[in-house]
Amino acid sequence: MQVGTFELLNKSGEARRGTFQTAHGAVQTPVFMNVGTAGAIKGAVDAFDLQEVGCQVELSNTYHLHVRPGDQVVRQMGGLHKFMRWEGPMLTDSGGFQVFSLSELRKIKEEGVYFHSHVDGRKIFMGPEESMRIQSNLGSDIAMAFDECVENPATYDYVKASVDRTTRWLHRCKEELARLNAKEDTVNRQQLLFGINQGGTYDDLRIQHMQEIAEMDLPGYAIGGLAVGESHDVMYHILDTVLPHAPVHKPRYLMGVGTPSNIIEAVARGVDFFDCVMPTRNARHGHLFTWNGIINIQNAKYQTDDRPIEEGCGCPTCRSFSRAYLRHLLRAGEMLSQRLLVLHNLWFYNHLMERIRTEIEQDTFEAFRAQYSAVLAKRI
RNA sequence: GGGAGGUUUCCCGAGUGGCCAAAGGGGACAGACUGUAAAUCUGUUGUCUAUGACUUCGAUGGUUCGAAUCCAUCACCUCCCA
Repeated sequence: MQVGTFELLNKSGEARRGTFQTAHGAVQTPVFMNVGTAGAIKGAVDAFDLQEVGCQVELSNTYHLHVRPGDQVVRQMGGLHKFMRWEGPMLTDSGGFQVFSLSELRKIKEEGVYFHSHVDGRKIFMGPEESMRIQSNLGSDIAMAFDECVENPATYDYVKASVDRTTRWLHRCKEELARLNAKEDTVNRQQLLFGINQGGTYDDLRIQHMQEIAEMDLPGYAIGGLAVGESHDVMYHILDTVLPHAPVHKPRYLMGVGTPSNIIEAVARGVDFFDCVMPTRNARHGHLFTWNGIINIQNAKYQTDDRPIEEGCGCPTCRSFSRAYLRHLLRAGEMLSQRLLVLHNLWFYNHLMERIRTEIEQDTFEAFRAQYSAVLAKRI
């Protein structure tokens, strides 16, 4: 199947089961992409571990890898796949989120964004062309458009001006990537570009923007600027509003989301791709996902609990280690705790997605959603 | 035997007359975290019949309107000289 093709296999309500083809293999959707921002999953987890916990797509970041070690270095080392030894599909985020998260350290202009490096303070310019060149040097399978992720709430006028600029930037991204993919010495000449829908919490801006970018016939479309300050209800409302205007035969990626419950709710609305730092970051902080809800392994009640994090879980951690031991490791500040806890959470997320795919195939997704959406968000 | 310094709330440690239930760490107990500036950040941490009261700064006694802080005696610890 041709790279960039999205095949819709089944539907269960609005939930979609599909396959997306990349230069490094097919992705079964809905999918959760495992976040390894700087070319490594935080918590001492490597690419081989990712395979073991069921990861399909690895996600890294343009800004971080540009700052360190430098995208030219990665290119010289044969691209990010080879560099980090991940052979599967890979997506790179464009640096657009850093326009939001490093708001203290940047200035936005029409040509692009001026950052002060969070590492050494030096000035960095990144515009659509720079972002595409960096992502091309990294050689990921999916490059994200360079956008401005606007925080919520923001004024209508600000969001409108920002979205218009993001659209102009998207045209520049598309042109630049086409130029780069045409070059013979490009690391991954089949790199695909996903556009990103913005518009804050304003229905008309969201719809108008989605319609504009849908016309560009890109291989995939992301919804950005959500889970950045608004309530879940508002986020779901935006999905309900925007997704009917997204192309049916292209994958939809909800950027940076979210909790297991958020994912189930978004799948129910027709989202295919997800990513989030939550399973990794929260694992490092002792916050673990199970099919019965969320546990905090630091709690005193686990001091002598000989059970695994979750009975019956097949992850490398649950196969061998008790809650009591994991609690001890975390509280003692042992690095091993991070690794073991992250492996569990990533396994959970990846297997949650596998379960979702099965439920859609069997057209039982609604019952699954009814049973688990709330349970998974519960703290136990 | 002589001299000097010390003993503070779970631990370390600040505090030398009222603004002290007592800084700051640590530990403990909880919480937050959504395209990762996050092995980070936040709250609580003497007791209670709880916008107040009571007990607590080695022990006992004293000075003072008022003492963790000043005085006396005792106990224990550390260092120096014999």
